[in-house]
Amino acid sequence: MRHYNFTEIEKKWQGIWDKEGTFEVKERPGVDKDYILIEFPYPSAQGLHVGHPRSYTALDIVARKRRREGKNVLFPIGFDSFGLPTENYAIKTKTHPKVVTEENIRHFTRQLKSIGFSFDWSRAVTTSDPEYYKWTQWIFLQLFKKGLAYKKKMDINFCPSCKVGLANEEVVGGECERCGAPVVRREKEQWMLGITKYAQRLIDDLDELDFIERVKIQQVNWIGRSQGANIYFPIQDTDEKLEVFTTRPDTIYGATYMVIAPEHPLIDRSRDRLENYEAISEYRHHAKHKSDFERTQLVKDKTGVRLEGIMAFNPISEEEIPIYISDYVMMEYGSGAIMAVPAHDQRDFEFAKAFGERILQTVSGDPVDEKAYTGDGKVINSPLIDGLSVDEAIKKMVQIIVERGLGEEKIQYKLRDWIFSRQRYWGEPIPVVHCEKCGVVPLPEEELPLILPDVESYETTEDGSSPLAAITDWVNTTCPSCGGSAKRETDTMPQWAGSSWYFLRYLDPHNDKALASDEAINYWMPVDWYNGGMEHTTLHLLYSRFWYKFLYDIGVVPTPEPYAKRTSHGFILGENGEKMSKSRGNVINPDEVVRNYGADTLRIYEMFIGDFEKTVSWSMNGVAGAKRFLERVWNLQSMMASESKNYSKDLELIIHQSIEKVGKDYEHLKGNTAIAQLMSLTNAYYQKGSITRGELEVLLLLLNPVAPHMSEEIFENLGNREQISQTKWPSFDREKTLEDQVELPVQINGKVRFRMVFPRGMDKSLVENELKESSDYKSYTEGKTLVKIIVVPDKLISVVVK
RNA sequence: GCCGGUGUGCUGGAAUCGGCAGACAGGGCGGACUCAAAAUCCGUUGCCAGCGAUGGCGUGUGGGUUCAAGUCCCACCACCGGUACCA
Repeated sequence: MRHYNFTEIEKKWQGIWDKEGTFEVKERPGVDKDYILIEFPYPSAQGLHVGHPRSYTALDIVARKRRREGKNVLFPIGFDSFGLPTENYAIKTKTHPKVVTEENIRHFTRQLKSIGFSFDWSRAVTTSDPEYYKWTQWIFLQLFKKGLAYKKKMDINFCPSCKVGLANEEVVGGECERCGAPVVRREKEQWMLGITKYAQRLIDDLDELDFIERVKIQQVNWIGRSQGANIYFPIQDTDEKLEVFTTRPDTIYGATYMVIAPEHPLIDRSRDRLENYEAISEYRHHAKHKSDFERTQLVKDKTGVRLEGIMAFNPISEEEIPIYISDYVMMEYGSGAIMAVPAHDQRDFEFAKAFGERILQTVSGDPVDEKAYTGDGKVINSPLIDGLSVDEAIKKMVQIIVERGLGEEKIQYKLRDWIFSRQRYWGEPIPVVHCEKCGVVPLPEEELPLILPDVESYETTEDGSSPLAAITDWVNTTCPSCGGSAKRETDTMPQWAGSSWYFLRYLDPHNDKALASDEAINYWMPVDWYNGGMEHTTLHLLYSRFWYKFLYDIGVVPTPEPYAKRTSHGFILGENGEKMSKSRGNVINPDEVVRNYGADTLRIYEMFIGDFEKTVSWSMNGVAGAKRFLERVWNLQSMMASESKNYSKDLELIIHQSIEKVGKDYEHLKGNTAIAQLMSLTNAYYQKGSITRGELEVLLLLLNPVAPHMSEEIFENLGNREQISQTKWPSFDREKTLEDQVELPVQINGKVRFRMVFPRGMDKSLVENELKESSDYKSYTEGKTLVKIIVVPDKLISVVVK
């Protein structure tokens, strides 16, 4: 027998799978489909991280197993290739992002293929390919037509030194990540997508889905639904009203002042009447230059300015109350104004203390001298609702407010609309033009894709616009509507755009008539199982559910939800327990592991490393252990002493148990315990010293999804014509997974004192009788009073004595 | 702060429903093979006491429920992730 030459074996089988198209699939009406999806990688210049193969292997195992169970399995791969890191890398190395991307994809493809995943490579998609982004642009146009894509003026992070708009993650401690200059907020017209219109459905439809609980919880909390009321507070001596949202209308008598966000439009509207406009503008100016970071550092120190010269009117207590601006009130949430109830809201309390405002308790409970009282109690100091509980008072007050025309019931979400434009080059151009006469005009669908033009430089222009703005002959165009002169939109889409629908393109990747054919969509959707990182829970996962629901509404897809099931994997850290990074010098390159130990070893180790959902540290010793296991399996070939297809009596139990456990564990992404079981089975074979062909083959059949190259090779060495990938997944006999005799521990007063052997399934009373006869029992209970005996069938016996 | 999660030998980690804690690995120690080493194979390995049989202790801490708790309940501590004054 030759030694285990993994390099040769792996190259051979990868060649066979490639040549034979082993894992390529078509729709097969009438055959059960299974769509298994992993998050496609971002092809970074660093290449594959050892974290990628962890989740890819786990789902590859499921795919390989389910194919052998007769399912028509789609397990695709692609590349999420637009995005900021590539653009920045391109700027640094002065290479076109397209070239960088192509190189990276080649690199990733080679790496992924070297690990032997059973992807259907014929369906690979690349989001930066015009054939692909044609349909990303098409979806945008549909959103635009339905009013879900709109323009809005808003503040962005801007680096005055680099003259570039920055993503939140590029702002570190209030400074620009690249040059260290302080970041400012700058107003910019941005494209927005109306995801908030879908907020309620995005919560409600989670009920039906098989998502791991913490994903559901995080999405629900992120969307952040709260129920309350909008109430209008008149401004004295004007027709103006200040709208506030509150979840606690019961406390309205305690609303002793109001606060509006620094950006609130009331300020400009009331300019003439404000006696301290200068102080107010200064505060506004200051707030504008504060980064998000600074705002969050000053949680305790409430700042603000009172609007001198105008007063609001509390429509229920009928008192005149002052108005302040303060940056603890956010323009993006609710109406950008609050009624402040210092007695029952901690932030309002802190502000009232700082500005000497009146604190009126309206719910009985702890006194409100030191802090706000937020608990339950009876309503006090509130003539219309005194004596009610908080819940009753909320209902009653809402009723009063509605009856008197002072406001309405309101449901408010934390979720904000999706800021969809980027002043960047490496993204999908937004397919609209700006016409002086017609306004914003969408491109006709026949003109898609709107190709991203080449530019000289990828740097943002002077005023912070996208590099596209500098290409005047591209920007200047004609209006599709009136034929007059018009300018193209120069913003591009965010990286999230392409990844919001890629799973649909896999179904029919070369279709130029539609994003995918109806036949393909109807056959394959929804995705049966989607695995990805927890970090994508509130952005990518939510965004793609939103797009899919939209496509459902316009009749493109047949189901309201894209993913039937969602699971999530943990990170892999370096050997020292820290995040892998070049600067820490703890990066493990999967290529080296494949070269030195083989792909099968890498796959085994990635699965054996620990609980799939948890964060784990890499260990080179662990890799060596995985290799040792595979060597032991390889060497079993010389231990095969019989051509019999049968299992010997003494191995029957562990073999049937292994078939049961390994299959179940693979399905639950518990590769670690599945492999532990296969190790135990291998150890049992070594104990025995010689095995039959049937025994060796069943191990290979079970091992195949994790170590496909080696298992196929040995299977072929045994003279089999067919490949394991064409065999049926083995079945087990339930009766044979159970032992005939069971050893029961006997606890006396909670401590295991001795053990007794009984036939499996023996009647409780017979067990009890036999127990009482035993000498061990007698010696432990002598001179004591028996209280009770508990027999848990085939598990244990518990005796209580006094 | 809030939300979510985690805490088990020297290390990574096992332990369907509340039923023998430590499976399976790594590392250590001992042995076989070898001139020797590596590799391989076999044995051993939670901690404390004891030559031993054995006994005691033991799943972050403190309490509780139970015949029985890593698992359930209450209070707390530490760490990790998400989020940022959400009215």
